[in-house]
Amino acid sequence: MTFSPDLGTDAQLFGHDATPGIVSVHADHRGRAWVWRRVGESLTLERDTFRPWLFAADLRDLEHLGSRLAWNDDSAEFAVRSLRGGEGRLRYLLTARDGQALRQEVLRGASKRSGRRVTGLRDLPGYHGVQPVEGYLMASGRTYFKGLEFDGPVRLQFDLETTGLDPATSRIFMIAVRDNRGFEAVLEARRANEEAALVEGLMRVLRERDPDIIENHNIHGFDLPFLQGRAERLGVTLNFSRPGAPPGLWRVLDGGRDAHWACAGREIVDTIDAVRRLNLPSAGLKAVSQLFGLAPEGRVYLEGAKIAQTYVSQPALVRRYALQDVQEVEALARRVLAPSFALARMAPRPYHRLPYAGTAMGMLEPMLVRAYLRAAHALPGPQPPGEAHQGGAVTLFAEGVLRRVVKADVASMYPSLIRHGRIGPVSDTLGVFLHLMDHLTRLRLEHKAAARRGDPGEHDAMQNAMKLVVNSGYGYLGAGRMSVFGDVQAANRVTTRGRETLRLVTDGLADRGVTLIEADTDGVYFSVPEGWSEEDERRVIREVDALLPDGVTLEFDGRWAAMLSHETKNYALLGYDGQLDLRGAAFTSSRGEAYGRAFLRRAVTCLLQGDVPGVRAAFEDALDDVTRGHLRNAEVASRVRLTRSEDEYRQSRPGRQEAVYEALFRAGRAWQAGDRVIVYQRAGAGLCMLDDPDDRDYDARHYGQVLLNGFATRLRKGLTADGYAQVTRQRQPGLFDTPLTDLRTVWQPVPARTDGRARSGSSQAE
DNA sequence: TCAATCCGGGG
DNA sequence: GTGTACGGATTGA
Repeated sequence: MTFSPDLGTDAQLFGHDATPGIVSVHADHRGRAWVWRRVGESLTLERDTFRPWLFAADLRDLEHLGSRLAWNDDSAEFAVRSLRGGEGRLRYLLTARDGQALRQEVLRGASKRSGRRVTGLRDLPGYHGVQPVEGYLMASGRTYFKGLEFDGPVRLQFDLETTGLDPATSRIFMIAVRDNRGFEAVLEARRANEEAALVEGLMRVLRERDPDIIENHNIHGFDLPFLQGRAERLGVTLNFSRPGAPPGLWRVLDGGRDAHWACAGREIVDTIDAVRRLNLPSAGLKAVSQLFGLAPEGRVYLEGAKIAQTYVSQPALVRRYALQDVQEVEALARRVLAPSFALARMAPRPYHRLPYAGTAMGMLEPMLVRAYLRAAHALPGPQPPGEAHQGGAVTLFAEGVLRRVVKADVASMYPSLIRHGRIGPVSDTLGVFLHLMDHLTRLRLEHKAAARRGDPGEHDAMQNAMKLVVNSGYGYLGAGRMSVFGDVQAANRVTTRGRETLRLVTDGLADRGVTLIEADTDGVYFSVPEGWSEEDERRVIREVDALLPDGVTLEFDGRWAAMLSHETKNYALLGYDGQLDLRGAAFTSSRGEAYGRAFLRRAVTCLLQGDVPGVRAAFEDALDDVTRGHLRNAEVASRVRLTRSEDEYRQSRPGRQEAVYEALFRAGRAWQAGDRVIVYQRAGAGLCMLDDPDDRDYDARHYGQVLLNGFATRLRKGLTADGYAQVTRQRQPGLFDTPLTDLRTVWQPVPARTDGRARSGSSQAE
């Protein structure tokens, strides 16, 4: 097959209908579709119809319909057509004037056949259907946003300021709103009896500004549930929908996941869904904005719990804060939602579902099903229970302190192995999966090149979006019975080749005289001999790359002065610039007390610099500080999240007492489930609430032990047993101790396991 | 070791 | 009243 080099015309990728400007679609089971399109500043609503459809393995559940089920008649009440394909597959396409009626007839038939009440298609193997909007988009071949750039649609951001987090006990006193056409406003309710008018005010702004897209950070998790909770109490009916379609704002339960909110004609998207994909240390708005440099000049920061009281004394400050929130959300959305926006041009799904949909089930599978529907081809049947899925290999070769550390990794390993090994689902007889993998990769490279040249258009978002989908290919194969085309055997062929590739890499590197440290799925850390230059490091990587199969590339990924290898996926790196990077729970656990984390950073830095007396000094200072009571309580305290409410704990208390809740009782503090409290061990009093962070009445013995057993042990692998004992001893040096200046850091090889099993992990290649 | 569960984040 | 599915860390058996 050959492809035209122009971007965006492949029907399997973009759908077979090029209608431009679609900004929102609403559809129902009766085959009615509302399609909002934007051309420049003018918006049109088109009413369309479609035949709701359902793939089926056989027709036995519809026998009771008799002649009401017509063959090949797309105007009949119920119709069926036979699909190309074969035995054991979903070889019939059922369609109906009313998709809901069709489902009910199937359920009626299935209930009669099985003798039990079947209430959902989910309990029934042998069918595949989707929700109305997806059904419309797949059947029509349309997608969102063709010919539109990110600011083509009207994007509006709003943010609530409330007196607390619970709508049962708190209220809304301010709403900041802005849009990308120059509108900005702060709505306020100075008194409680103005809150209903405030909510109405927000809906008036929505009507007047008429946005296509509504954005905020955690809008599904906070703003909309809170707004709904208040509206119910105030007797206000929420309507976010556009005129001409069903009114309202509704909660959508997606499987076991958190609820999301939707309306007709506007896309409600949450920046937090996109941010969570990025695996940043915090997904909070302020933290992420600072990280990305999006925070506006003169940003006001207010602690959540103090916003309402600040509003009383400094309303102007809170107004500024709230406006900066929506400005920040706008900038964040532009950055993190661009890939979803680009994907919406390809996948037959509404934009608002893409930021929280998984890339495999949420994007790849709909594209596959659309292609089969278009080709009138049968879908694969239910998967037989397959073999267990095997993950990538993780091997620790050496532990301790190693110098001159280099990381090499196989570029996009799993996608490369899939494409070059032609590994696709055996059930995908049309070859759509590999076509999508190939074509997405090719287009991605073109967009990447265009982005680098600075061509006009959102090429970077496009290449990012394509990367997401390509990288989900492996996960999709391994998704097993959940996915229509899942093929665990194929996924295992990918990981088997991955392990072989990693083995080629580690053997090739070891043959060239380096010391292997840790290999994980698609990358290797190793240490090079003294005297090697960076060019030598890159040369061995090139040499080993030449040993790999065509299309699989080993790349240089970084170099560091030293590494403390502690356990698989737990290590510390010291950069040539002196920067310390700690990885893995052993070093970064969030519960870790501040004094211990500070000690660990200082001690590990010294250790990696080969400065053992410095390690000792760090330990001595930390132990001294903690045992002599020099630290403030805040430095030894840790944050605990309360999972149970006061009532729940009172009930379970006779069975098992828990220190945190007992401390709350003693302190006479009320709490709710989900609250976070800061606690510490007080001398002679056990676990207590941290009342005064600056006080110094903590249990010094306890925290001395934590320093030794909880933190210092992370240094153990980098020292001899004798050296570790001396660095962490609690007495003065003895007569027979080796002088500290003579102590060296050490490393040792980790013996290969002889039980034939790799130290396995299941991390996925990028 | 593996599966079930929790959690994020919002004022 | 819908054929839908986050990802990582932690905990429990």
